[in-house]
Amino acid sequence: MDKEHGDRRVRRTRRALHEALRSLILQKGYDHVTVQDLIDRADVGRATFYAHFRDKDDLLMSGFEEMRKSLRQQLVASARAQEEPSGEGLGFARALFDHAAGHRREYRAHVGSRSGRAMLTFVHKELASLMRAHLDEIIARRRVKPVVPLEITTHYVVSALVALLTWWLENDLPYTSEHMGRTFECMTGPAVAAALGVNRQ
Amino acid sequence: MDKEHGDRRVRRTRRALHEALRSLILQKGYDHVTVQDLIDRADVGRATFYAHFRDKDDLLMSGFEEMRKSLRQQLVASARAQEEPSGEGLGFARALFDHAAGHRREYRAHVGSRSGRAMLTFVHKELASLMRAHLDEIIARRRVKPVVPLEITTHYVVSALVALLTWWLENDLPYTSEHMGRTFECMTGPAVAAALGVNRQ
DNA sequence: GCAGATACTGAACACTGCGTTCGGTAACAA
DNA sequence: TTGTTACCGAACGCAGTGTTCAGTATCTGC
Repeated sequence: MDKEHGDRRVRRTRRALHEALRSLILQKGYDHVTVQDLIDRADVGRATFYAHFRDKDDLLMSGFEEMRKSLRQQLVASARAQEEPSGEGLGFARALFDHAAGHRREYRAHVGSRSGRAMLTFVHKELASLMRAHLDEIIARRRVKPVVPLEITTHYVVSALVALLTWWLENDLPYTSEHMGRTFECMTGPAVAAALGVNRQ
Repeated sequence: MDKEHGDRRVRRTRRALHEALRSLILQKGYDHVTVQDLIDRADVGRATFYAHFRDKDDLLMSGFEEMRKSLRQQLVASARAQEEPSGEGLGFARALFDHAAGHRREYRAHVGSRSGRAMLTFVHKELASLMRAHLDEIIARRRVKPVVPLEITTHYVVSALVALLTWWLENDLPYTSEHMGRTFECMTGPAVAAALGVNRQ
C-alpha cells in the first residue's frame, strides 16, 4: 500500500487524489469534503481510493509529507544563511513566516478546520526538533545552566511561534513576514534568555 | 429554546444531558459519543434532545458556560489576593493552573479531541479579555510606549500560557501548579517587558 | 380537581456518508 | 499473446443524523 513500486499508474492515481483534496479544501474546507467529492474530482474509482488510503485523514496526512520537505528545506537554508547574527538563534522564525506567506492559500484553507489542527501539530513537531537542537547547541557553547527544563522551553518557544503564525494568517497577513519575525525575536529572545539562565545586565 | 422559563422539568432535562455528556466524554472521548448514547444515558427522548439543542456541539458549548463562570471567579479572586507583587501582573497564571489541577479529569478528557480545541478556544478568549485589560492598565500606569501592537502581545501571552497548560496536562502534571506558574512568569515577564518597551537595565 | 397549556416520549422515517465486496475491464510487461 | 496488476463502479450493509407525529405525562390557574 505504501510500497515504492515503479508503476506509473499508481503514482498518477495518488497524485490525482492529493490534488483533488487540495483543490476541494480550498473550495469548501476539509470537513465538508466527502470521499465521493474526492473520487469524482480525481476521476478515480471508489475501491481504488480505499486501496490507497485508509480514509480521508490518511490522504491528508500523507499529503503533508511534501509540505514538510519544502518547509524543512527553507528552514535549514535560512539557518545556513545567517551564521549567528541575532540573540538566541531565533532567526529561523522569519523563514517560517516566509514559507507561510508563500503558501498562504494552502495555509489559510486549513485555518480553523480539523485539518488545520493536524497541520499545526505537524509543523509543531518539525519546529520542535529543530528548536531543541538549537537550544542544546547554545547550552553546550555558552555553558549555561537552564533554569527551566529544556522540554518546557522548547514547547514554549514553538507554541509562541505557531501562535503568532496563526494569528497572522487569521488576520490576513497585516504585517510583513520580516516584521513578524522581528516581533517574535523581540519577545521570545528575552524569554529564552531567562529560561536558560543567561545573564544579560 | 434558550428562554429562562421557570419550568423545573426543562432544567432537569438539560442538566441530565450535560451530565450524560460529561460522563460519556470521560468514558470514550467526545468524538465517539453519539446522540443515542446521550439520550440513553440521560434517559431522555430523542425529540427532546433536539428540542433543547441543535446538535452535540451545541450541547457541548452550552456546557462550557458553567466552567467559564468557575474559571473567571477563580481568576478574579486571585487577582484580588495579590495586589501587585510580581512584574507584569502575570500572577493570574497560577490560578489557571490551579483551576486545571482541580478539574484535571474534565480537562484531560478533552485533550486531543475536537472538544478540546473548542474548550481551549473558549479558555483562550476568556484569558485574552483579562490579559488585554491588564496590559491596558500597565500601559496607562507606567506610561510606556509599546513596541509591539497590543493585540499581538495579548495573543502571544495567552497562547504561551495555554501552551504550557496543555503541555502540563498531556504530561500528567509533572510539576506543581505553583512551579508552572513561576515558570510562566519567569519566561513571559521579560517577553512582555520587551514588547511594552519597558527599560530594565 | 378539572381544563388547558406545556413538556416529554419513542417509533418510524428519510437522508448522508462510510468502507467493503466483487465481477469485470484496461494497461502493461515479457 | 498471455498473465499480472491496477483500476472501475454498482451494489450493499452499516452507523449516525435530524425530523415528524401521534400519544402521554406533568404542571398551573381557576
